[in-house]
Amino acid sequence: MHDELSFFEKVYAVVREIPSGRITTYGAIARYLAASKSARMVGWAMNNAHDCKEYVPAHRVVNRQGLLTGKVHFGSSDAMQMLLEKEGVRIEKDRVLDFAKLFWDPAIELKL
DNA sequence: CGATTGACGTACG
DNA sequence: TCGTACGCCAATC
Repeated sequence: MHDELSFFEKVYAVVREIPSGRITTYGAIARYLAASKSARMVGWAMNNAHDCKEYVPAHRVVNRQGLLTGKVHFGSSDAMQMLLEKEGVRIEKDRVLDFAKLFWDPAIELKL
């Protein structure tokens, strides 16, 4: 057993803290967890997120360019975009508009 | 058990 | 601006 939350579980915890209509990046989460070198692991965590018992709003996590790179993992190609647009996030060509404006950095918003 | 892959990001030319 | 190379590390082949 792990005394502390595993890396994946930490990622899930952060992602769940993302407010509706806001977004963040894999790198930002990785950096917040002091694992900036493992941004890829955040992606893997999201892939594993389906295993997670609780819901993980993975659609609010995009890459550094604001691209919905993970949309293909939502079953439908437009599912991720639809979820975001439903929260008021404008998207064009799989890219989040006002990305910098909607960016939710855990290192700042969630800093302790 | 070694090689490949991947929902990333930075560095370099 | 664009393409290529590399690091990172778990999971998969």
